[in-house]
Amino acid sequence: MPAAMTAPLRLFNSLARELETFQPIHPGEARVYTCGPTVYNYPHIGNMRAYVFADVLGRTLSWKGYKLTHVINITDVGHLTDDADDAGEDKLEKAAAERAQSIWDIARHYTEAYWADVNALNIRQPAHWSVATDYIEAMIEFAKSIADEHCYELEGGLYFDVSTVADYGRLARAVTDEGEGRIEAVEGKRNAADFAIWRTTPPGETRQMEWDSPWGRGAPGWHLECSVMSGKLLGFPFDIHTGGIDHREIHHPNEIAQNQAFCRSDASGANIWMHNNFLVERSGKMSKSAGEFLRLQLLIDKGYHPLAYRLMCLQAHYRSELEFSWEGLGAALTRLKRMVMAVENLDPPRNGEGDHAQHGGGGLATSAAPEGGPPPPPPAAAVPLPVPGRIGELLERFEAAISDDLNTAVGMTLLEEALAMKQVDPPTKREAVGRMDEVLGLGLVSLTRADLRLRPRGAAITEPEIDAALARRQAARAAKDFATSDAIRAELAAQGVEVMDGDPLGWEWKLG
RNA sequence: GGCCCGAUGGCGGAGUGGUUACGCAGAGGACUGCAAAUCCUUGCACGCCGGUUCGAUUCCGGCUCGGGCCUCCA
Repeated sequence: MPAAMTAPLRLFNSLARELETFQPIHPGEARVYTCGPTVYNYPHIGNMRAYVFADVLGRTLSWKGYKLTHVINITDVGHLTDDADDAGEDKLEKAAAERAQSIWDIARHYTEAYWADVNALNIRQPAHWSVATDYIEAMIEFAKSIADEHCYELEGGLYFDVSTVADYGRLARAVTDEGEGRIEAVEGKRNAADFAIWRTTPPGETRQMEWDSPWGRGAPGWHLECSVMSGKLLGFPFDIHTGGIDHREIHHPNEIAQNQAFCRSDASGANIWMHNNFLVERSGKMSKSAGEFLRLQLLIDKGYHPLAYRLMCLQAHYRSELEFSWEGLGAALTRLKRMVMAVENLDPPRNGEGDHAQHGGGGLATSAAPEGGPPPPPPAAAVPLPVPGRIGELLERFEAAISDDLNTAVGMTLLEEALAMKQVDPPTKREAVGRMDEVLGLGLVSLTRADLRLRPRGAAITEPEIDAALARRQAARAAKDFATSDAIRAELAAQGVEVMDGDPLGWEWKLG
């Protein structure tokens, strides 16, 4: 009767702004909805933090034995009209997707870019990627069902009257009316916070994406899709709704209002609303237009393994702002390398090594599931690990940390502590580390040190050249010709290659 | 203008009413021809002013500074 997995899962609910114990609505199950990306641009690494967070939440629920049903939406309904001249960025991004010919192609292009990042970051596949345009009919039905009691029509479309639901804006703790916002109000709105359920296409215009509806030809409002898809796929009420902290202020309050109207209930539609904080840089929030666009691919191009970014996220609490810097990313990569090496050393000599090390390109080795594939395997019921004394205790502390609102920062230190333990045999350590990594998702048991050596895009020297230089250097060293060997080392250093004699890898790229 | 959040060592970042994680960097040591890599050891902090308390980095108030949202945005 091993008493494992006993720590109750405590999560921070934005609704009450306090920690609460997770109580599944359906015994043994966990149903989670995550607000996904709008696919009209590449995601930047700040966007991806939200999915790393949602992934850790999902992994934790699975780890604790809940049957997880996770839905992440893909917002492909855009506001990209033919005459989009307000942003300017849109045109750039359209150009970036050079092959794209229609708005649908653009959406596909960026959806695939997003999925590539998801895979590179070891984010597990959700049960469903719900694509907004697949649910237009359902959105219209939803809107119809609430139109009479909660909506009114204006020239621009169908609007939701927030005064028709109880306690609007409680999630945001916002004042519902006025507030002398900086944006000019839509003519005729009953309350400043009223929002569009359906936006009709202005007369004379045509959009690439538009549908017929009882309120005219047009497109669904930006908040409608999440209510519709979450309710449809998970059923109201479901357990947890996640998203970036910015959603706490408007998108989610609006979603809640819709849910209230649809369910004819004051309840929000989800028991727990969770929000991850932003990744920031000195200049403030991540910006897609200013300077370097921090895409995951940029990190890879510079030679930083994407999982170093995942680790960087895990070092901080999801509710804290996290500062991005290249130095910080380098620190995370160093930490990851050391962890991976320590885990590798737990194994007996690897068999058939040699096909692990691959670099460059988008084909990063990861242990993520194939994209777009079938739902993830349902988590096995939590199996207590039969680990002896000290390390078993460590595992309990790990569970306690993760159960305390997903404290991955502490979780990682415990994993490292396990690795450093003396007098624990390697297989036991390996098992414990693997168990912890099921939650952290760093892929520690399958990653190799060589996987982490990514060729920076700017590097000129080829690997055969490096090998040749290294061979010459070895010969010189054997002949005690240290002047020559040091000269070769200096040449390599000048080309961004660092020689490491005492390391099985032999050399490493120097990242800047 | 309205609402909200934060301020921890060189950097990042946990956490706590009383002995202040951890990572990276730094320092010392082991190893090395020398370096690097790796391993071991280690120095360094709780924005300011009050209050509560036997005791506050931790609780309360004020201040200063920084940030977020109010418009699509993780």
